[in-house]
Amino acid sequence: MDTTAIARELNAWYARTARDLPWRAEDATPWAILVSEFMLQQTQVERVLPRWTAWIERWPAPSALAAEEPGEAVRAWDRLGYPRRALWLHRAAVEIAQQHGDRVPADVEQLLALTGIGPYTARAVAAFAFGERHPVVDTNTRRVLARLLHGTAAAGMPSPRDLVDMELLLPDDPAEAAVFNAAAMELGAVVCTARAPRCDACPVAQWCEWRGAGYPDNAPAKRPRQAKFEGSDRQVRGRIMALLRRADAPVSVEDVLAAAAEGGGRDPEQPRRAYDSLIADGLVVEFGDGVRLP
DNA sequence: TAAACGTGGAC
DNA sequence: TGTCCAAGTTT
Repeated sequence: MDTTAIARELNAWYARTARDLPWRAEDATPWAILVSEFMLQQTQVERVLPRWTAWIERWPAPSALAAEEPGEAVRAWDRLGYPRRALWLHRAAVEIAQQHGDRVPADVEQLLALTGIGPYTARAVAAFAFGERHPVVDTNTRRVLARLLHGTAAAGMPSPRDLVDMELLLPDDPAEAAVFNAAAMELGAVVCTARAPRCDACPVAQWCEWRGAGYPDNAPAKRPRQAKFEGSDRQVRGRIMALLRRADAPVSVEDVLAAAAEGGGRDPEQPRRAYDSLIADGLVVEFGDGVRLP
C-alpha cells in the first residue's frame, strides 16, 4: 500500500475539484470555522450555508455572540436541527470570550474543554483553523478508510482505531496533512458516498481494497437504526421549539402543550414529557406565567 | 455504554 | 411511502 501516493493523488484531486465553501476561504477566521463545525455536526452542507453566513455576519467574534441571550442563538439556528447545539455554541462563545481572551484556542485539549466540542470538532478546528497536524476523522472519512484500507462496504462502530488508520495515511507536513484531512472528508461526501459510490470519479480507486475485492456486501454491524421520527418525542420537541422561535413574547404553557399535541399522538403524556425535557435541557425557560427561549 | 437528540434530502 | 443517512456530543 503506497500511502504516499494515496495522499498525493487525493490532495491533487481536492485541489482540482473541492467545493468552494466559504469556511474554506483563506480569510475564514478560527471562529467562523468553529461555527461551521458546530453547524455541520449531523447536518448537510447545503442546509448549513445560509445559516452560517447570517451567523458570521451578525456575530463575527465569540464575544459578540456571548453578549446575546442564548435564545437568540437558538432563534438564529432556525431549523438546522438538534437545537442544543445552538445552546452549546453560545456557551462555548462565552467560555472563549471569558477564558481565552476572545480567541479560539488552537490546542486540542483546550478545544475539548469547550462546551459542545468533542474529539472530531477539536481536531477539525486545530487542523483547519490553525494548520496543526492531527488526524481528523468524521463519518465520511471513516467510510473512506473502511473501504480503502479494510475492504468493507461501510465503517463499523467508531473506535480509537479510526485515528490510527488515518495517521497511517496522513502526510508528515502539517499543511499537506490539513488538506488531506479535508480531502478525505470531501471524497466521502461527494464520491465515496454511502449509497451509490462514484468509483469512476475516485482518485484512489486503484488502491481501494473494497473495490479490489469486488464490492462485497460485508458491512460490519452498526448501531441500531434511528427510531421512527413520525410521532416521536423529537418531533414534538421540534414543534414546541418552532412555536417559541416564532414568538416574540412568552407563550402560555397551555398553548405550548396544545401545539405539542397537534400531531394527535397516541400517548397523552407525550406533550408534557417533551416540554419537561426541553426545560431540563435549558432550551425553554419559564418566564412570568408563560415560557420562552432562554 | 447506549440511548437521546431535529430536520430534510435522496431514492 | 418508508427507510436510510447526514462534518457528533452529551449524559
